Amino acid sequence: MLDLNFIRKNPEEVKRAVREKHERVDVDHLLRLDADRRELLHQIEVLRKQLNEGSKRVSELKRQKQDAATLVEEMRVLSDKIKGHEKRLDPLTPEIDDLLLRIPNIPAPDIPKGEDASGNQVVRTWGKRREFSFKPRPHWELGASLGILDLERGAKICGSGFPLYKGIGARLERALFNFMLDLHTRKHGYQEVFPPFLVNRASMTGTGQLPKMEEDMYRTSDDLFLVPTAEVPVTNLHRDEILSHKELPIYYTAYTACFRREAGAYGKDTRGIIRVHQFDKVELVKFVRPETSYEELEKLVKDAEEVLQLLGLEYRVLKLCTGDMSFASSKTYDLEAWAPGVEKWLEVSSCSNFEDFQARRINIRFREEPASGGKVRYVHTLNGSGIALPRTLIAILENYQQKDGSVIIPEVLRPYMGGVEVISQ
RNA sequence: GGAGAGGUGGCUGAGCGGCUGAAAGCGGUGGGUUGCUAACCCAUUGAAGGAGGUAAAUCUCUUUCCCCGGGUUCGAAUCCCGGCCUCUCCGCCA
Repeated sequence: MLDLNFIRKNPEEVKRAVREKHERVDVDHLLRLDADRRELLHQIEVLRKQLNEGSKRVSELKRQKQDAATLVEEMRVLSDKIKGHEKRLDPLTPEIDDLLLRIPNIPAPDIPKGEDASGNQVVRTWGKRREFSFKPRPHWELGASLGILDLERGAKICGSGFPLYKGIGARLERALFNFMLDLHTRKHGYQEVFPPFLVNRASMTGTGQLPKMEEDMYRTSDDLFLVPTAEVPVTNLHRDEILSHKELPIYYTAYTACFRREAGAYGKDTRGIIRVHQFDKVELVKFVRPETSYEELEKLVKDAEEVLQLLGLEYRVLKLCTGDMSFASSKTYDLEAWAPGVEKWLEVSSCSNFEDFQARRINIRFREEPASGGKVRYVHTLNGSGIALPRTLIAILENYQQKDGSVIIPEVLRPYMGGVEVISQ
């Protein structure tokens, strides 16, 4: 969330962000409630001061064995008065908090204006388009004929959108996330964590999935949520903590399965495994000093890009425009891999700097060096996919397919595949 | 799931309903001492909000916070109720 103080001072900027991100929050209403609340709070504080002083005098009188009955009676009246004020204050705070939670983060200055995905900017591309002497087939055909992807049986045991990988396909899935975790931990300096796949409501609110996206989440009868991304458990690792400046920056990487209902997304990319309800993903999460967060974002993107480079997959990097960015982000890059079978760019990673938007919700701060005053400040949080599997798997199958329907395994994955070089029937 | 114990500052850990935002120790920071290191000595060291003040900061005043939420009381870390979490034992179990 944004700093209420910032909203007071920059209401127009906040309203613009609300518009640009297609949100609906009444900022003026929020400011009115806030003014009311502060006025009431002030009155209560004045009264409470009187009460505290009075109570102290009662205590003194009693110690001197003097009669305090009149004063006690006075204090009782005062106490009731405070309670009356508090009754009026009570409903205000939750309402303000709720509004605050619904105000999106403000896009960074260099973010292109735009209504939707068409306004995104291509920042760079990597790799070259493969030439095929035949018409490349889509992954669902390859997967079925190779016996590595069984969507029918996945649907039987759970429902559509829950893919079943079999045999060498299952191994390929496992090889992919192991390869990615190794790369990020060994080469890029991330610490591996393996978090719970279920999280509570506070965690979901902390990273910004709630209250806005509740319909898209799977929820259990215990009011727990299946993680839509490892970002949620991993970012919440340090909730309500004050970190030492010595600990920063902190880099984590985590594999989790991810669960998304994608309510309202029906009819889009329904074939194959482009859009599914359960998928695997390796996530990168950073906690950094505010001054370094944009630099750290560039590094994070590079770390994700390297996965695609090592896999030999053609991709492009997009800078998202205001209308296509997520609620909590101030700057986002997407990575899209080319899939020749479906003839589409597929989003395999989304890397964002949230500045202190999440840190404020989750209350993650750090203490400055004594030389800088030892002040407590919010950290900046970042995360990005490093990277998401099903679409990467699609890109591999479709890019590395051969005329006879077999698929060559990218070299970097072979050590994870027991040396298998090609998947064939 | 059953029985018991407990949740206090960065950590360990005291705390009679008022003199406790909190003893003591550790840690951190500043300084001193010392061939170096270690040790020792002194001082200092929680957070959030509001009002005032300032060019800005230092600063002053004030409210709140001892897991969370209610309640009793003039007054709650301390008493009562509910919840959450942790630990120990028993049961069950991959």
